[in-house]
This record gives sequence, C-alpha cells and structure tokens, in this order.
Amino acid sequence: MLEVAKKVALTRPAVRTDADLTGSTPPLGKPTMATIRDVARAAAVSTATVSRVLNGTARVSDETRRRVSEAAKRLDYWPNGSARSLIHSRTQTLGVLLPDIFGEFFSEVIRGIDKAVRDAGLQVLLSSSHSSAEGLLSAAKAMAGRVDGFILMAPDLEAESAVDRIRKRFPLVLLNPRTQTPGTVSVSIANYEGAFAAVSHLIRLGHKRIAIVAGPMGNADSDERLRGYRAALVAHDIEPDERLVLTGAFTEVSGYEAGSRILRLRPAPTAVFAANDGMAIGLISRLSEGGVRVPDDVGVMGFDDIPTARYLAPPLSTVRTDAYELGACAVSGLLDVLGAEGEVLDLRWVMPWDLVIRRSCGALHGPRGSLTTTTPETTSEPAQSRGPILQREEESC
Amino acid sequence: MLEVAKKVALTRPAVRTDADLTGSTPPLGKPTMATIRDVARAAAVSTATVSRVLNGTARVSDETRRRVSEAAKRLDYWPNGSARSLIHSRTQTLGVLLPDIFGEFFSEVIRGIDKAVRDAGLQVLLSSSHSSAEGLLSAAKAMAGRVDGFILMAPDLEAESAVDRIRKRFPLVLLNPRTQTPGTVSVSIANYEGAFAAVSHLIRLGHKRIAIVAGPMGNADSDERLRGYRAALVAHDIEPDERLVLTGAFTEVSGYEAGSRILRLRPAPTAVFAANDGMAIGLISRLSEGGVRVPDDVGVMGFDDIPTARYLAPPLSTVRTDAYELGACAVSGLLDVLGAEGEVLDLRWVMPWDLVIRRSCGALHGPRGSLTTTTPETTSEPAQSRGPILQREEESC
DNA sequence: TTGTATGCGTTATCAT
DNA sequence: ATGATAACGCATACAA
Repeated sequence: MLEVAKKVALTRPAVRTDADLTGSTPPLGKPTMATIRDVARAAAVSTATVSRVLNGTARVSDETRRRVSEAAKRLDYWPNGSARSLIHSRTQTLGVLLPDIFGEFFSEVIRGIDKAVRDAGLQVLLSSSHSSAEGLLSAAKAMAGRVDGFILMAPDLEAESAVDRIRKRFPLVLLNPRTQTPGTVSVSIANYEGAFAAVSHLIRLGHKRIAIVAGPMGNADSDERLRGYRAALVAHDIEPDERLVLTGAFTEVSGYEAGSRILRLRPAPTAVFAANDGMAIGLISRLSEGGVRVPDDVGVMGFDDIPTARYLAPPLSTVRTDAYELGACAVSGLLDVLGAEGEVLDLRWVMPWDLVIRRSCGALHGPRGSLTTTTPETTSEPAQSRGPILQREEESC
Repeated sequence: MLEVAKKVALTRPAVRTDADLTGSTPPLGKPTMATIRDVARAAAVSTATVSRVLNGTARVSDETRRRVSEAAKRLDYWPNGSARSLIHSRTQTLGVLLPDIFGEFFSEVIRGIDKAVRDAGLQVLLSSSHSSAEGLLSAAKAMAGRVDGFILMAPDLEAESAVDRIRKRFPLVLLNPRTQTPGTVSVSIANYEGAFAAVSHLIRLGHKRIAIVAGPMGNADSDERLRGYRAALVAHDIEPDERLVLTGAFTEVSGYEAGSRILRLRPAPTAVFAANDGMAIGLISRLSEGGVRVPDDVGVMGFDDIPTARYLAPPLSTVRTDAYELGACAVSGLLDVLGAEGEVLDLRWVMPWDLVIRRSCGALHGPRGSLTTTTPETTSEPAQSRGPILQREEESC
C-alpha cells in the first residue's frame, strides 16, 4: 500500500517562490489585455465603429466590418464587463443571498438558479451563510452596482431587518419569506401544508404519539413545519405534547443526536416527523443502532425528498418539494420584476408539493384501507399525491 | 386533508399587472440611488473629499469628515462596485466555473469556496454545468472584466481546449486537472491513490472478483479512479475483467441502474467499487431489492465520504475526500496567484484523504488479521487510515 | 486640508 | 457609414 503515497508534505504554507520565466510557458499574470481602443487602432477605425461591429448596433460597411472583426480576433479582444455595466446601468447579474447552504436541498436550489440564469444569458453573484442582519447587509452592499437585483433567502428571524433595507434599494425576490410584505415577489415552499399532510398521514396510519425533530427555533421554515405538525395533531383531536418536540439543525448529525433523545422518551413515540430529510437520515441511523426498527417499531417521515431519499433503507417517506424548480422560479420572478419597469409587482408563488409514501413510515396498522407504496422504479407518480398545487396570490398596489 | 390547499392556480404565466402606487409602500424599481456626487453636493465638498472620507485614504478635517459621513448616511450612499472595479482594475471577485453541480460533493465544494472567499472579503461569480469548450469559454468571456481570476474545474475531455485559452488571460487555479501543465496552480483529489487503496482493501478482505461502477468515460475523475482500480487488481495479481467495468453518471439513479446490470453478472462479483458515494447509494438500494445483501453477499465501497455516507444502512465504506477543504484550498491558491504579481507559480496540491472503513464492505473473510469498524460516534478517526497525505510539488519556472 | 482634472473601458449622441 | 466626444461612478495625481 505504500505505493499510493509518492510525495508527502505537511500542511499548506503560503509559499511564494521567485521565478525566472522560462521561454516555454507564456508569462502569466497581467499581460494587460487588449481594449476596444487597441482593436480600433489595429483596424484603423474609431472605437465607436468597433463597438458597432461587435454589438451589431448599427450598419457598418462590409469592408470595415471585416477589418474590425479580424483585428478583434487577432488581438483576442474580450470586452470589459464592468465598463459595460457602468454605461448601461445594467449588470446582467443576479445577486443570490442564502443562509448556510448545507446539504442536497440547497445544492438543488443553486442548481436551479444557475440553470435558469444561464438560460437567460445572465450571471450569478453568490454569497451564503448569512444569518445576521449585518452580514446580509454588508454582503448586499458589496454587491451594489454589480447586480441588477437579488434573490434572497433569510429564514433566520434576526436577519429580517436587513431584508427591508435591501428591498428598498433593489428589485428583489424572496425565498420562503417569513412575512407577507405587500409589493413583493416571493416563491415559497408549502412548509405548513406539507408538514400538515405528512403528520396527518402518520395519524391516518394509526399513530397517536408522534414526535417531531424540528429545525432550529427562529428559523422560518422550521417554524412553519412545526406549526403544521401541531395543527395536524389538533385537527385530529390529538393533544400536542411538548416533550415530543425536539430541536435539530437540519443536518444529519443533528438528526442522529435527536435520535438519541428519542430513544430515551417514555412512553416512546410510535412515529417521528423529521423537518427535513437530512435529519431523518441521521435519525433513522440512530434508531437502528438503538435496536429500534424503522418502520416496524417506529415510523419516520421526512421533508424535501432529496435525491437520496428513495434509495435509503428503508426508502424514506417524505414531502416532495422541488428545490431545483424553487430556484428556477425565483429567477423567473426576478426577471419579471426587472422587466416591470418600476411597476410594483405583488406576486406570491407557492411551489407544488407532494406527499411521497415510501416504506419508512410503515403501512397501515390503524383502522383504514390499504396503501400503495412506491419503489424507485415506479416512484415518478407518488401513491399519495396532494398536488401539484400551485398557489399564487396576485395583487397590484 | 382538503384544508391544506387554499388557492389553486395552474401554471406560471408571466403576468404583469399595472399598478398604482399606494402611498403605503415605497415606490420600488429604480429610485436612482445616490452617487458620490450627490453626497459631495449634500456635504458641500468635492467628490474627492467624499472618497477620502469613505475610504480613509487621506487625512480630512474632523469637521468635513463629520459632514461627509452624515450626508452619506442620510442619503444611504452605497458605492458602485462596477465603477470601483473599473478604476482599480481589481474586481474583488473570483470566477468559479464548474461542471454539472449535482449532489453533495459539489455542494460541499461550493460551500468551501464561499466560506474562504467571504473570509478574504471577496465575492464569487458562479457558473456551472459546463462540459463543452464553447460553453466554458463563453461563460469566461461573459465574466471578463468582472473577475480577477478563475477557479476552474473541467473534468470533461472536450472542455480541455477552453482551459488553455482561459489560462492565457487569467490567473487560474485548476480543480482536478486532467493534465499537469507547467506554470499552473492546481488542487486535486487523490483519485488514483484513493481508488487504489479502496480496491486494495477489498482484495485484502479476500475478494477476487471485484466490479467497478465508474463515472462517465472521458471524465477525468472517473478515468483516474478506474485506473486506480485496475492498478490495484494488477498489483495483487488479479486479472482485470472488462465485463466487471460498468459505467455510470455519478448520480444515484445511475448507480441504481448499474445495480441491475450487476445482478445479471455471471459469475457474480463478490464486491463492487463505486466511483462515488451517490452511485454507491443507488447501487446498494438496487442490490437489496434484488435480494442481494450488503455486505453479506457483496461488499461495496464508495468514494467521497459525503455527509450522508456514515448514516446509510449499512454505513458506507468509502474514500474520504474533504470537498469543503478542496474548495477552500482552491481559493487560497488563487489568492496566492493573485498576490504573486505576475510571477509564475507552479503549485500542485493534492488533498489529504483517508480510507474510511464502515460496514458496507464487510469484514474479513480472507486470510488476514482482524479489522476495526467505525460507527458514527467514533468515526472521526477512521480505522484504516492512509493519510493524511498532502502531496505538493512546487517548482518555479 | 481640500479642490480640479483626468482616466478606467465602454457605449450613445451627436456631428460629418 | 464613420468619427469625435461625452458620459457612467469612482479614485487619484497634482495644484492650491
């Protein structure tokens, strides 16, 4: 096995060695790239003409067009984006401000944003891990003049004030906003409804003692899912028990730790609703270690339907929310706002969602009828579907 | 359950309603934000003085400083980033060009980049899903003048030519480069070594018939891992069998499909090395469905050690590569290049890695000694560790 | 200590 | 059809 390690060094000191330029490699660094003026000079025309040719913004004679194109290619001219932004007051860039991007959910959101943005010929300036108002604000400030608007997700209560200040300066789309501000475009996950449906399903299966592994308190998504959990219990005449409400951090390890606490609960719950799939994964792992079988001894439901969910053992029942589409819709919404020329748009999109019943929540041991379950091959049409539901409130003010 | 859906709409038409401005909400859109000239006017000083105050770049009398600061705050002045970039020829922004960012590995890479960039007071311009040379090049072109350099990952063979062109124009750090170009800084995963170690471990457990679920052909990471797989077999006097080499796409579903093919293999392999954890997850799921137990009937090893890996059933044995650190190191490397003032840096970092032995590869049923396994609680120190190995070649040319 | 003037790299508005 | 020139918003060299 020693052959695998050829050269071993220690840590990562920032070593900067002086270097003679060997003729072989082109001198890197800043060879000061050609500007539009260089092209103009080379083609013996004015910069205005170069601009016209390259942007196709006005008629140019075939001869000069040829000369300019040739010169631009020969000098390998690439226009300077900052200069263009300055002139046009348009950056062709969307700022994306997110909380801590951990796990597959955010990975998918970013993928969706990236895809939609590229399709629109735009760019993404990304900054994440914002939970405090100051952090959010300084990030936005650093992006001023470099973005045309923002896609903003700020689930943490403490960041709320920053959202308002950003809203006043920039076109904006909110992701899962905590409050419903008039004159704002937002795209949301059906947190409350999804949680309500998930817990209702567990109840329908016969469970009466249902625990929840919530996210961090003060997090908007977590709060809404917790609210849905409680509402479902109440709607089915089950008295909520605060001892069954555990707190996690939306990470696998926090679900694992919550599992330890659940194992000590007496009387033990017969089902657990985890506020996201990551925590469900950690939870199931811990329960199994504790000798508690899922779903035989305890049923588990997650939230998100991350790509991994259907491949777990047991496959995870969960609330499907299309994170990729969420990101794409946010872009689409921001484009609408940018196209609205100062008009105030008041749109609220809620993403479609589904209850995806796999094996982790178990089959019926209550009173009611039978239930189909899905395998990876057949799961494109979830057995238990609430959707697609696309809620949109739309007002102009 | 009907209560969960309150208002139902259909699809997402781009509706743009005219809107009268109600007095309550501030008129959004473009209220043309204050510029440095506005602040100068309000404070009755020159723009130069405003700049000096706000940047602390020269001494200013207390009285004017106060006036300027007050005016800036009152007008809520935010400097224009594009204008600053233009003047300084420094954008304070790093361009990040990635292939399709699917799954937890890339999620972690981006997190690492984002964190390091923010710590350095910079920004990230992100663009992904690049596999073709043209796509890569046009993305880079669109970023010209808006970034100081690039972090570039282009595992696909066809994108190679674009890398060279970008290298000539911009400071650059390569992620997992296919070839070792002189005068270039790169940060890499020990693809070959990790695969070699993983397969060697399977062999040591007594396996002789070992399949691989590789990534797409032509992908640099996949090719290297495949090479490591073959080398390990050869090194242990096992004749590679091409029928045991399957191709996937680094996704869960492709691992699932590969599982179907593996179930049909005769004679059946006793172990499978999946070129990443995502495929291992799909693979295990499919094998279980086929009545093949992991690890009892077949051992499985993955690659990456994504956060989920240790929580699977069975917990996944895999090659740990710190994707988060990979991203952070790339930023650090690019910062070095940017600080090197035109000097040519030739650095090649290889990230430390570990073999993480959990349960999916099974315990010894070969000739040799015993093996410790790790549980989630105790896994911070992997039982079977090859590292940390940090390989760094460093030359100046 | 402060102001004036110039330029960063573009594009748009005038001329011609 | 093409060229000179004035912005865009900011920071700096140079004067005062």
